[in-house]
Amino acid sequence: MPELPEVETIRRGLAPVLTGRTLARVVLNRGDLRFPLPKGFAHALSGATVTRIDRLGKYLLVRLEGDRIWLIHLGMSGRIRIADDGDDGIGIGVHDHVIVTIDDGRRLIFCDPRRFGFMDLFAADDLVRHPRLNGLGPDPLSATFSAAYLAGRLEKKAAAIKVTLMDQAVVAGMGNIYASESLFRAAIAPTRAACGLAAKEVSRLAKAIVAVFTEAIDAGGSTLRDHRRPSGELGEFQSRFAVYGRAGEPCLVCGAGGDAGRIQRIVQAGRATYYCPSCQR
DNA sequence: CTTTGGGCCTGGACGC
DNA sequence: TGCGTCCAGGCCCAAA
Repeated sequence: MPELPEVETIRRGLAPVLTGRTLARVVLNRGDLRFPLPKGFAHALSGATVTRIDRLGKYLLVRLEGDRIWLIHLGMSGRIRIADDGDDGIGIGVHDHVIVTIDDGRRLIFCDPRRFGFMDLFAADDLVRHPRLNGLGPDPLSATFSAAYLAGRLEKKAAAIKVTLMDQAVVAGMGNIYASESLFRAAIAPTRAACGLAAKEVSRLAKAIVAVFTEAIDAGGSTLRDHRRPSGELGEFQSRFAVYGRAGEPCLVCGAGGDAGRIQRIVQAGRATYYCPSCQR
């Protein structure tokens, strides 16, 4: 479900709730999400104190005292909510797979109907070797991401730029929505070969990615289906999509009238892509 | 090596 | 209302 901006929104919501607190009790309502939880997961997590929460692409890294990391990926439908002490009005649903009671009485509830999400718990030293993380490209909101970096990665890729952008080894955190939005912002057609972009276009694209992600985070992420912040608040960015989900509608930039300025939906690598054939070349 | 397509799951929207 | 079909924000893995 969530792409980088939604995961970052969740990180920001979670950090003040968890930092410095101890995870008093961990209850698993099933032993597997997408993958089996590591052996002894609940026991090892209980009693741990949270020192910091980081994010890498779409991954949450909950850092624990004793140099361990609780890794969380939300998959497509994962949600985290915080229930206040004594607040059982929300109840525990059938898809609330992991429930962590915090030492202040609140509870962190991980809900994931489709179970594409997963968790892990490992020593911080193993971070760089972790099979899910060691192939990740730079996070676009970190200093390691730049136009020069992107140019270096794209020049070897014959695949379409939109498909390439979604490769987590190229841009960690990019997903289907923001790939379309970034390309629109950069005025580049999603079907272009990645290696065929001019330096100027790559530079525009790198800027567009950072800008779109930054604006989406400022808006609290996008609320499609059921993404929401841990507090329950909804994100707003979906109302600012320029192309995603707008097939047939007039382009916000050029679509004052006529067919040229209508948003098109195509399928690339099995995923929907939205773009303006007139603005994006 | 790279690239593509199917699979994993469930729920919601839509058409009849 | 009920049923079937299609679609969905991600990722892995097998096959070509």
